[in-house]
Amino acid sequence: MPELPEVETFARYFARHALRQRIARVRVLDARVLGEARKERLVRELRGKEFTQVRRHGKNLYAHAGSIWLRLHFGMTGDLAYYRDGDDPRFARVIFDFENGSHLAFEDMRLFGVVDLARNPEAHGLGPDPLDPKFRLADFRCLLEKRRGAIKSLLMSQDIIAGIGNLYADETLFQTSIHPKRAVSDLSATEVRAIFQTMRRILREVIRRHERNREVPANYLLLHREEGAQCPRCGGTIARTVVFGRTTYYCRDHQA
DNA sequence: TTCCATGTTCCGCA
DNA sequence: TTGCGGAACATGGA
Repeated sequence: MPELPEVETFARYFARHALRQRIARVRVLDARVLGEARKERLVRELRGKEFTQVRRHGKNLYAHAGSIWLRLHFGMTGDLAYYRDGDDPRFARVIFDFENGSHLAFEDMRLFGVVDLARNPEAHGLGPDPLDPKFRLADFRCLLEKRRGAIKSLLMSQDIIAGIGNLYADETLFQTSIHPKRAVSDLSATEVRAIFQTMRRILREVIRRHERNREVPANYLLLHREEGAQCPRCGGTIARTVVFGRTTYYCRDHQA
């Protein structure tokens, strides 16, 4: 689930449910998800405080409480659950109990996620967020300029651009008819613009769909990630390969 | 039983 | 210096 659009959806969910309630207790059920901040510090910094503000940068969610920011990274299988009654979720790793009796659980089956504290929400070491209004085509061109290697690798490099993962990198290249292994240096100015615009359109569209609880459009590659499947755009054949260490799907017939 | 999985990091090699 | 392949991490589902 968690690439940029999913984390944005988590951020809105967090903001909708968990702001301005006093944190009565912080329960760390599995300390393996903790980052730098140990359990004692996490509890000390957050107990008795309220979350007042939520932000997102790339795949990181930040929630302000007291004088610190809680940072959540959802790894491969992270999720949030806000609930009032009933049992804690099966894969809950950290749970915030609020004074009004409700709970917010950070769930993560595979434990690749991170719960940590940060002085500020300026994610260090990360590139710009593609949906940041200050991030323009000229900035994107600048990022590509001194780079070599495959375009898909670049899109997935969080230190270059933060938020695109395996699925949305594939989707962006699928919709711009560009082969994932094409060298960055080989792309035309028109193709670079197409990638920039298409990537942002896809991210916004998926966020919008998540909000309305709807599936992504049927002609997205996302729903056809299977070797030998029929391409929903040109009727060609979906192929599978590996780029940047990740399983990559693309249309053998219309991506060049 | 075997393979695969939306992420990140670290190591070795070119 | 840059980039890439591979492995590791942990666990469940097909």
